[in-house]
Amino acid sequence: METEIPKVYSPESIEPHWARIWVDEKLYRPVEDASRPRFSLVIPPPNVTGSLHIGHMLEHTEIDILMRWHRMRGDDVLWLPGTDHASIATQMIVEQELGREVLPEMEGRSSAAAAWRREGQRRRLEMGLDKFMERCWQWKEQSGGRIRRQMERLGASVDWTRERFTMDADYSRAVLEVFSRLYREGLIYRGTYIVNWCPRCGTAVSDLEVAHEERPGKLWYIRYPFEDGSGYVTVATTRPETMLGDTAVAVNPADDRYRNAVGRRLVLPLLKRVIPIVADDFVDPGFGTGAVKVTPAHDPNDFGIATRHNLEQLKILDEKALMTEAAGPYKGLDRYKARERVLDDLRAEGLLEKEEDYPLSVGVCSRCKTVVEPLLSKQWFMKMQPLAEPAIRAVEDGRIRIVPENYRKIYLDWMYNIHDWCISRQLWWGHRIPVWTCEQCGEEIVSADLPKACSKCSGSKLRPETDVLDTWFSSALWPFVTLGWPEETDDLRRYYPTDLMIMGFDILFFWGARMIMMGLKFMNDVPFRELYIHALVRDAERQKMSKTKGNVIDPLEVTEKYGTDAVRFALAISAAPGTDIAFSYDKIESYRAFANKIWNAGRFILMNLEKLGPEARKRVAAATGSAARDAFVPLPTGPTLELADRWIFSRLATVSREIEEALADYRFHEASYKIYHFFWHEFCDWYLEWVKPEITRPLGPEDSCNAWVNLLRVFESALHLLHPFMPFITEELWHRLPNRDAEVSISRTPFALVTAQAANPDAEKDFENIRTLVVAARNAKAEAGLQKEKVAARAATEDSALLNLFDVHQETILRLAGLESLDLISGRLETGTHVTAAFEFQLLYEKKIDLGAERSRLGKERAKLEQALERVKKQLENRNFLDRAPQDVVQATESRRTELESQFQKVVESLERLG
RNA sequence: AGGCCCGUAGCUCAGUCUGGUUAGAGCGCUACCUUGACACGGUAGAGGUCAACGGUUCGAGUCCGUUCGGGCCUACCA
Repeated sequence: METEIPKVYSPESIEPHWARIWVDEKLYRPVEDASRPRFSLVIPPPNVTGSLHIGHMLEHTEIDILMRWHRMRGDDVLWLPGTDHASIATQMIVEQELGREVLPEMEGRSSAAAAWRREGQRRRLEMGLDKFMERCWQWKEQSGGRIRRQMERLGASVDWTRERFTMDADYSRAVLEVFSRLYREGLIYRGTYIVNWCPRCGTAVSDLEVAHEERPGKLWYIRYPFEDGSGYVTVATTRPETMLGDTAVAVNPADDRYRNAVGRRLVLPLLKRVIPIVADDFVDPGFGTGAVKVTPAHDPNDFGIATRHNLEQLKILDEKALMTEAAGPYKGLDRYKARERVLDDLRAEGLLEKEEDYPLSVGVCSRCKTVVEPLLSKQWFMKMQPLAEPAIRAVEDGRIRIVPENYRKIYLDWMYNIHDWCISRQLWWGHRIPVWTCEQCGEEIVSADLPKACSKCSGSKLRPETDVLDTWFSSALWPFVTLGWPEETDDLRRYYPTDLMIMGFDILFFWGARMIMMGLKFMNDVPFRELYIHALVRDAERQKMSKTKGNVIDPLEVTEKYGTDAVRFALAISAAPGTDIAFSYDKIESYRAFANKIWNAGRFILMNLEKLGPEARKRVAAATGSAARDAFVPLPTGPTLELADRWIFSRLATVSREIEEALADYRFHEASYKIYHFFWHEFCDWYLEWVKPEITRPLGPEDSCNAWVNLLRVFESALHLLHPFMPFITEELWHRLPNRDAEVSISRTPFALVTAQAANPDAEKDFENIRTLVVAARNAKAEAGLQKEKVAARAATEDSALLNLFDVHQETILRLAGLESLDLISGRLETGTHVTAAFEFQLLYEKKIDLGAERSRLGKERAKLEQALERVKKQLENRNFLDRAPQDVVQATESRRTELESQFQKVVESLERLG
């Protein structure tokens, strides 16, 4: 053991060391022991788009706390790591990189990202599929490596031997297998429908990938003349340019205003196309004029109307959001330019009746913020209702528990109203849809493997599908494919269903819901038994963190500055379920201080242990034993110390239980607060101070070393409780304790070393009485301005047991309170400076007592007590309370009254004596 | 258009599910202390009509309703 332990804890010299060892020793592989309870979790795979952010760190901290806790309880724990190929997000980044290479001069400009991406898209097309994929793989290697290094540095106790990636060869094979099975069952189909199309990304996206933004807009009223020239119908629209694609006008069949209009024909302004008026229930007579222009190719509702009425679908916008041939003279115009021109022309023809301000919510691409275009397009879809039903039941009947509970309702609401899922993407990076079309007979061949010939006509010219799958299609399979599906592996048998999933709310539908559906579909069982939704980490101003705002926190940067343990602890103690976290450096600093406190407590103990000399040290080490063999109960140490030992072991028993209860319910903030408070304000502030004389004294050959044994066992127990929260510092200190040579890691030892048997209410009560006396004395000294001096004092009580307690521990009391002497008096004092329910306390000193100050303090206390007493009395006089409140509450209130009354009485008397 | 969350000390938040001591913590603030673990420390203290109003109850920060203020989500509202 080093003799020099630095005074200030420096995590940077310790954390990387242990991080390395934990990985090299493959410490966190599951034990694969069937006799043990199992606890498995697959990581929410981070996207290989860059590096981990502080939100990941929170997620990994929460998971790691639970994993380390379960492991220390002796469970067979699997935490499976891995990453997601993140099809669209990664492709965007790689394109951006390609652009950056040739346009370095844009660096730093606000428009850089968009310009790089445009250029990158051009370069992608130029280099072709194979070269581009190569670039993506390069990027994936870089980013994946970075993520792995970050996780190692954060101490995530994952099993790296089971690391997976959603585009690993066997994973991809499984994805295609799932596709073909769903296709064969008719749950995947191809069709031409309205989809959300992002003109900038050049692909369809799902409903979930569209963000809604409230923007000021206008409602334009346009006149559509009747074909026979007998007037017109006015329609209201927010998108006048789409009128070029109108193939009807619809009204509600019950709308009297248009009763006679239905079936008649209108002339579409500008293009002069003749279109019918149809009646459809969808139309709300109360909105606008009650007449709706119908643009089947560019609006999902209109598409529905068109299907019902067999209307023509006219595509007037193309995939770049430019007007098509069908738009006649407007061909080639951008959609917004076209809007202006259409409005101008309508005005010129006198057909624009009026315009009104109208706020509207526009859908934008969640990736690039471009306004998405509802577009008629041939895409692949997944039928969701049949898959959703079992997934709804699994949550309703409790096979999956969602925490916090309000997310359960949100999940169910979404699932009840689920729509089919557009799963094809016009991208390159991702899983190719396993479909081939025979160029000879047009047959569609779906197969997980590359087909050699057409299954119908044996033709060999097969054209492969070029679309890839939505990235969430493969993520949905994560819990079972990572464990080996479709093979029936041991891992799959043993670790599926997983026990827990932890994720942010933002991906509950994207990922959570779809995993549940796919798990039930392909494994016939839920993918996880519990789903915990964690909080969002915001910046100090509660803003969402984003690159564009420049308020993102890099986990590596803060951990390097403050230490991983401090950041982990700050996150954990802020993580109240259902509440977002405001990230602040102040907070992290205060938990760095906590790490330093732990370090110095350890330093103090180890330093004094060192001072004992080799012989005594050996004796202490042998007697301390190890948690694996010995029950951790307080050993006898003689009357003055025994109380402290019995008290701290009792507290340890309670705190262990409370931490476990909190963790079982994902109350990370509560669990971390309990151990924080215990370590600092009980173990350090009171226990260590109490036993200090004993352990700073040389230990003779004949002396009992029980005090040392108790101290080491308490300290060790505390390190165990702390370990899931602060793995590095606890590992380091634990290894410096005696008898640790043969053991690899604290993470492989039991969590709670002190069991419930150590609970000792009597010791806790005695300790509280002494603490109260010490605090009263310190308080009195501070008030008298005598902090520096040793002062004589006296205490009085009628309780002889208490008097005896104070007497036995007199030495400790004098030392902790800074008193010179303490006279113990049976009975009452003529004036009691400090009055508690149990005793009176008074300083004896030369200086004149400041009667005014004393009177005012006692007066304040009297008022406080009076108020409390008043309330209690009123309650006890209330018949209803006595009749209706539970007996134990009534009893507690009664004894409280007695206590308050006696205290009040004493304060009053003291005041009277003061005159 | 529906739904959810938040409003508690100067600041950041626990506590509300499961109603019952004199409502807690961290930071900040005040006073004192460099006492051989720790000044990233110690000791003592100041600071809150728990957003407002109404209701239920013997009893409300906690349950119910309404209002105000802030945030978020879902949605095929022309």
